[in-house]
Amino acid sequence: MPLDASSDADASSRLVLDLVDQVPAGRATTYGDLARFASDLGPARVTARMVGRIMATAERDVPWWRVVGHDGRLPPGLCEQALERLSEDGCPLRGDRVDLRRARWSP
DNA sequence: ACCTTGACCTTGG
DNA sequence: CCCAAGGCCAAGG
Repeated sequence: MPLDASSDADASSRLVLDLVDQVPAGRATTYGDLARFASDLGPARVTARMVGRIMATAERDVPWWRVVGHDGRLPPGLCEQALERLSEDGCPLRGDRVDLRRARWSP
């Protein structure tokens, strides 16, 4: 059967969401890190922007608040929610951002 | 098919 | 750390 690019994109999306599921409470990872890992492990190249879009349009529930910007910044519009969840997790914070030097986690 | 948008990143100042 | 510029790439208009 012919090569189907959409199934690759689909597989990559599932992979990204699976990786997010693996982030432990109290830790956090970045869009860029997930993109690199998903690119290495999966069938297609994944960029940081795609990781964000995949979670924004995700059907199933994932701990999205444990994925932050490269400098620990939280997603605009959801920072209140994220901050609350992160506090419950006991994630190290510095002001309104995650302290990645202590919290950074990779698969 | 072109243009704009977006839960982004790196580099340079 | 902040800002600006350039790069990235799928989706929607």
